[in-house]
Amino acid sequence: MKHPETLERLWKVISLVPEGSVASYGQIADLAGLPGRARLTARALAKAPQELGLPWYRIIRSSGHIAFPIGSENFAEQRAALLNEGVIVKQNKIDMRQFKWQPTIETLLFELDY
DNA sequence: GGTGTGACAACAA
DNA sequence: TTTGTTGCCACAC
Repeated sequence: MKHPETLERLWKVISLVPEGSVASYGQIADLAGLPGRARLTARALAKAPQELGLPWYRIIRSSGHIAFPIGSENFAEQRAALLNEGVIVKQNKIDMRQFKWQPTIETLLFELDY
């Protein structure tokens, strides 16, 4: 990471994803001002301190699929967490048209200080 | 410094 | 729709 600030920026954006919706790795990167850096979002999640209490399970692939391998412990946990707040997971996939986070202009302006 | 590996994504076929 | 390719770059060897 060039600036350690980058990680915190990603964490900040992730923290804004509201209950009942999801966001893709690339979307988080974009909102953090890091287009094309989806993989960095993945790293940021893996390194995020537990204490931050980030909604890590609301971050999925742009395809609507959960990134963890089907059958893994993490996959099961993420799927359960999503179902628990009303996000429908059908055939191991989520309908992005229905559940993708659409931040309001207010959120963009006041929560993400550009 | 070279190489392979990711909680990824856009695009072509 | 699925699969392959390419772009991305931090990190571990």
